[in-house]
Amino acid sequence: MTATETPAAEADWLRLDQQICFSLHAASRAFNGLYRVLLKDLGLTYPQYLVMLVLWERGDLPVKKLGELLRLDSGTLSPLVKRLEAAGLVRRERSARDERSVDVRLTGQGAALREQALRVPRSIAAATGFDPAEIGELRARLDRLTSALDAAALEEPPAPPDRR
Amino acid sequence: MTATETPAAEADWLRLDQQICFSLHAASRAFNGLYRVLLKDLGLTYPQYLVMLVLWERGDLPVKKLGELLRLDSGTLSPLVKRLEAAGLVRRERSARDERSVDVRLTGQGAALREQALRVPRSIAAATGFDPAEIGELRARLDRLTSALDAAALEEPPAPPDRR
DNA sequence: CGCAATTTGATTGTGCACAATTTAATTGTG
DNA sequence: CACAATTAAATTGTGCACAATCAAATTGCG
Repeated sequence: MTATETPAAEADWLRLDQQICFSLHAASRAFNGLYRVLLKDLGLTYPQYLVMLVLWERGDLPVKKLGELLRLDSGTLSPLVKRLEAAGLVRRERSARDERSVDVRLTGQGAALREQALRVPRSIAAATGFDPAEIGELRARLDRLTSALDAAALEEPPAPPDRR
Repeated sequence: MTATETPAAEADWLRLDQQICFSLHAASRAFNGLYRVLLKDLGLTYPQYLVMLVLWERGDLPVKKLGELLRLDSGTLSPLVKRLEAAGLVRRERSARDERSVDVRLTGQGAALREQALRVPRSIAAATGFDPAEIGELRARLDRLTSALDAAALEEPPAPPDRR
């Protein structure tokens, strides 16, 4: 008892090459590396590119809304948006209606950058070597995975049931 | 020519919800969030956990080898391993044969932590809601994606086709 | 041997992720 | 109206990713 039991089967659980997380982490970094290359000409990092995508698609938005759409908090967005502002791509303006809110507005230069960005998704799609159907399927599976993981993260720490 | 052609179709290329990168980025962060919860008791971050996995599986290794297996460079590994050392889980020792090399060796405490870590992969697997076959399939697809992206990142930058 | 090239880590600097805290504006309630 | 609660950003602090640079040890070659 409390023996070192079933060494083979147990070890399998911890094998690096069997863990989905590692494949996913690696794929995420590989994407990041390719985006780094493709976005270099645009002067954007990958998260900055995501912010620009949202602004191009939906127009000017408050920081709060950007955070909801991209699932980023103010600790990440505040400095990121300031860098975009320093690059001349956006302006930050306090909302007139609600002084707590900061609207992020595309500048002419920021809006113009969209033209150059159009080639990026095509390059990415080509680089994956996946056809559109396969990409769609993978995306659906990943989204399902994300939902399941988010739900689990909320249920897992319920731990401290005794307070007061 | 050089027209702004087909506005609708073009916009689709930049739609956030169609980009595989966003799903993957989100899934990666969702994994990270769940690991953060599960590893809290072990006092490990997710990348630190990956390093421990490798050490548990393959025994003591030089930093160089750790970096190859996990695809992390010294800028990431040096401080990370120092934190593991500060936590008492590993020791860093200059190799006697090659003074340039630093061997990372598990301490008794580090080796003992493996017992507690065994439950982590099981919790993760359960949280995904995927059965083993589906996980394997997804993993294979992600690994293929990573290879394709890495290859593309190497080929992409020579780009400037019109120069001179 | 002697010195250039290579290899291994460490360091520095920038940027992102996220938790925790803080500040200011707004809203709700008595 | 006054004040507590809530909300939106910003700030602070820790840790990871990665590029670039540096230092020390090793290797290889003439």
